[in-house]
Amino acid sequence: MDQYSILLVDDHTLFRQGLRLLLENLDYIREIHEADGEEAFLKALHPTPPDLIFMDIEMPEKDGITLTREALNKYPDLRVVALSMYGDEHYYSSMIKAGAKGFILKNSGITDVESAIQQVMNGGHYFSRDVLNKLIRGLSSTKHQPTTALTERETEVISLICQGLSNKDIATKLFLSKRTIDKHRENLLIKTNAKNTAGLVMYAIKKGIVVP
Amino acid sequence: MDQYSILLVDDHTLFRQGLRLLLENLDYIREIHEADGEEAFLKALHPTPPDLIFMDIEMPEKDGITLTREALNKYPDLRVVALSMYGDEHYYSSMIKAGAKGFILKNSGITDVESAIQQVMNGGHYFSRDVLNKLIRGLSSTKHQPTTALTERETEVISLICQGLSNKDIATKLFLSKRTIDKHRENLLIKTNAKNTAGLVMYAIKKGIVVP
DNA sequence: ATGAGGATACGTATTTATACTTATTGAACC
DNA sequence: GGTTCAATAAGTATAAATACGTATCCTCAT
Repeated sequence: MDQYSILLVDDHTLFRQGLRLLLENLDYIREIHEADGEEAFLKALHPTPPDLIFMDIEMPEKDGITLTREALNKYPDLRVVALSMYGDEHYYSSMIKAGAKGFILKNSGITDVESAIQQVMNGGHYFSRDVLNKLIRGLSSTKHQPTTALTERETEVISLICQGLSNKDIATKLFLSKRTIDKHRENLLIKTNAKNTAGLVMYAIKKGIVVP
Repeated sequence: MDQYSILLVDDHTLFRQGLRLLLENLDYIREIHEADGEEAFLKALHPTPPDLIFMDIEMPEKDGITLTREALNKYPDLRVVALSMYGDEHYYSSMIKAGAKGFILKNSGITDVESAIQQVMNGGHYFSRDVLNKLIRGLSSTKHQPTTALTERETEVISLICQGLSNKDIATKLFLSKRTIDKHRENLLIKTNAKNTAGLVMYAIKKGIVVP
């Protein structure tokens, strides 16, 4: 069996050291490096990138999501597995979008860690059942209390805005006056608490009114 | 045990009838209604909404995602379980964001359907393992081939645009001239092939440069 | 050392968006 | 029958974004 080099990225020294001890007992781990933040992390990528990275999500200077995204931009073949604690649910989908190939909870057992290593090193993914369920909750909860206070027309207009149409375009498309669309847009800004077009688009995507 | 009323929304008559037969054998189902499209669906909601709705994702006139979203706007307490075929992976997250409480594959067995009914009727969620895994693939695949041809500065600027900052704001924040940001924005429009701010925001989200 | 490309910056002109205000119509609800 | 509210429309004014052109400085790679 191949032997892998692992990089642990976490600002908590104790946690890193504990995980290192656990990993050292596995015969398919060749070497283990550690990083406590962005600087050490970038350094650790340099001569030869590790085969697998365990990345904490919450870190003081720069969060694990941003680090992952930026690292994958430079080294698209990196394999990153996220380490999460209860309470990080909000970040699950962002972390996956950032390119994480796996996701384990910090209070998992070593068997979960082993499964993640095997799966991901074989080109697969590993997401613990807990994480998957929470991810779903996260996706579906993000929007369903304030069930879009938008009217049908407003929904239609914001959707067309997201498609890049100007007010004039929208007016033409809907056979309305441009001033009417101006008004709808104004009301949308107020209702969504957005500052400008960018805010409207972000809102529409968050609420699932449009799909990216 | 309570008895539930079910509504099947699917444009395929044969599938509806088959599922109806399967459901009729369950003693906790009181009545089963069918709808083959938007009109029938809206009618079926009216006097008394059903306890549970099975909703096809792909339908000719209006897709199941939009129907679900619109229906939940009017009746926030509806319970919708999505019916999906292989190939619908792309829509999974949209469907969940639209408010579906569960998700089963059309080639699941009746036991999956029963599990979904029990879970969802007890206020929970039901997502088959297959669906969960595909959802993850969907989330993580959306972005990682064309690793943003944007420069670092451009990435920074587009990110701030998404946060609702105007060019003047961005200039102040980055200690640059507003005209420089104007130029960056112009270059961004060209590179991303966007027409305006809305297009830039959509691009940034698609590419994972920012998270909704 | 020469060239390519990123980052910076300015000028000018036009188009869009944003802000604040007012008004009419029709449908839904008591 | 009166009220509420979505949808429609307009006036006026300012701010922001978009379009097109030009130019300098710096770094990196050939």
